[in-house]
Amino acid sequence: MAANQSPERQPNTSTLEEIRATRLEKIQQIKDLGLNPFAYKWEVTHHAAELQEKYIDLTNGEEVDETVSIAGRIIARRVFGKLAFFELQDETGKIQLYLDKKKIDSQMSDLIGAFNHLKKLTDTGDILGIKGTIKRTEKGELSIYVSEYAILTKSLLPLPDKWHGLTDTEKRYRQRYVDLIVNPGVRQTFRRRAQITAAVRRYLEERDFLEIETPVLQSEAGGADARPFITYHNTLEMNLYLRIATELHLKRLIVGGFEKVFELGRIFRNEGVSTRHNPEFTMIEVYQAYADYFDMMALTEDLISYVAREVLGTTKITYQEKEIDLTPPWQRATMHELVQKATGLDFDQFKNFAEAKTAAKEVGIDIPDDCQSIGKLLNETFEQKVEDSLIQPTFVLDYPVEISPLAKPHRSKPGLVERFELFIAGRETANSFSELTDPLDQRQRLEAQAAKKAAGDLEAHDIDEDFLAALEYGMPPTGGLGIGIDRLVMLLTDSPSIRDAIAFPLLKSQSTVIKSFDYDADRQILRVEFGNGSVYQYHDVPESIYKELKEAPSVGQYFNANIRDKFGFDREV
RNA sequence: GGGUGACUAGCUCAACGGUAGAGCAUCGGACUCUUAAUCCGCUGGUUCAGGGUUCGAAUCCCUGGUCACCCA
Repeated sequence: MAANQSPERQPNTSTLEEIRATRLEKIQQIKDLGLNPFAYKWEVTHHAAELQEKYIDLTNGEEVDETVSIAGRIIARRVFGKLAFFELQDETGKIQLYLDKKKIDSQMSDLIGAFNHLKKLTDTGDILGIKGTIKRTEKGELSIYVSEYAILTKSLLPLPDKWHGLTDTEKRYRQRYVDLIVNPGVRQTFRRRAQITAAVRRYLEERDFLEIETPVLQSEAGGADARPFITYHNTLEMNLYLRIATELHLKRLIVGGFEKVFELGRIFRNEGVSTRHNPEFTMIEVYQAYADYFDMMALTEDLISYVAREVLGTTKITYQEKEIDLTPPWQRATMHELVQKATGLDFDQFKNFAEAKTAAKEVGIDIPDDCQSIGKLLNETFEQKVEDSLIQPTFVLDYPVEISPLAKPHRSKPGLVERFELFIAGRETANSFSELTDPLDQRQRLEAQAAKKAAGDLEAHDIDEDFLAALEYGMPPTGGLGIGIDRLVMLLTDSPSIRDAIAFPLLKSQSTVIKSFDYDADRQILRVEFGNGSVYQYHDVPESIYKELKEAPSVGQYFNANIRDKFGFDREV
């Protein structure tokens, strides 16, 4: 006869589903005790870091009769029979809880078995409110000698391994909240990012710059060479672009009579993604009337070194194992000089493009098809041979006019404009010009851009007539400056990828499973329902495609290869 | 856009083409000074997806997905 399976046999509790079910059961038990597993409030009097600092001199075994109240997440549990140690993490840091059965049961006499409930009903990840006194344990760990606790929020999902943590980069970016819980350095990065933007604003406000917000939605993108995102306004029935720069609007404000303006905000460029590029990123643009690009150089080095001192307390930093000294003054060199030094080519000597091209090829420059002028070739040579080597902060001066449609012609060097870019750690970090104020010259240059757009250049844009009208009313001589805030944050937080400096970087959505599909043969509409609940209608789909989809061994794969991106569609749900 | 690599339990990682494993976490038990607690015990898998080769595939091949790095 069949004896029962071994009586010790225990149910499966290891899968994510079972862990969650166990915790849901604990939630019910907490409710059955008359407590709320998702509480409303906890009066916090202290934070972990503050207590660690205040009691740094407390000797082992010593207690202090100061009552404190704190709250935070349980990140480690070490439970004994009638004693337990928890580690609690709040925004500032960690502190140990010393949980003594006798003390808790006597102080919380309203809740019978308070200590045992704490032992049985809490998990790492739960958020706890704690009242107690201060005690440094005999082994030397500063602790809160707990007299009262409350489960403020019961966590349903397990935290990553307490020792190895979360290292999977994809998961770190996709579930940044988990990354923040278990990797304290990540919290530090974003705290520092906030300090950096605050310091930038403080610096400019102290010098009477006004931050004025300009539109994100624009009927024509402009102010930079970049592909824009396109969106649609339903009731106005018009396409709109997300801004690719704030330049043209901030200059309108200078025309209007403001002398010092800036905007620190989000810019959107419909371009690829890399360790240095995120499609939405943060840039500050600063405009100062009656100033030129030399004034902007002084402003740039003063601003960035100020921010470094405010945030890091020093201008000598380490980025990815490279020592970088941000102490002004910074090196200044023209693009010509740097290219000549690196390659031996003197671009002033070339009589025509063909000659320059031959010389550039000889030093190993790859020349792309759209590089058809001496100026562009100079820039190409600079990017290929010089850029990466500019580790210490370097102002690169005097760019070719072809690649700088909004900058004023150089006051003494024909063919060049008064423009600089700042390079730090081999990366373009700022860009600035003496702004072009001549409306006639500006019109010519924008017309050339519009012609490129008409010829199919997706990064070029139509003429912003209203901007030209503003210039015709007269803009004072103006220095303009743009600084990539994400790259500055990378530099000052020693982040190797822009994704480490952006809390929620853009990632591809993980492919969704196709739940079902059907086909309307008369209208040639293929209707697809996805696992996430959305429904799309694909137009003009031949019946043969539908039949092949039906018979394909893998529906998802056939869909990706032959339907997605191949047919127009509307979103139904 | 091109190349290289990764993808296995909640987390971190193993597994010659031959029975999918370990540590941590979970679950049960013991324990009043731990801090990667310890000890005893029970569990836990659509090996990214689909197809192919094979007696047999986590492993080999093809297609696709996502991520990382490099290049353009």
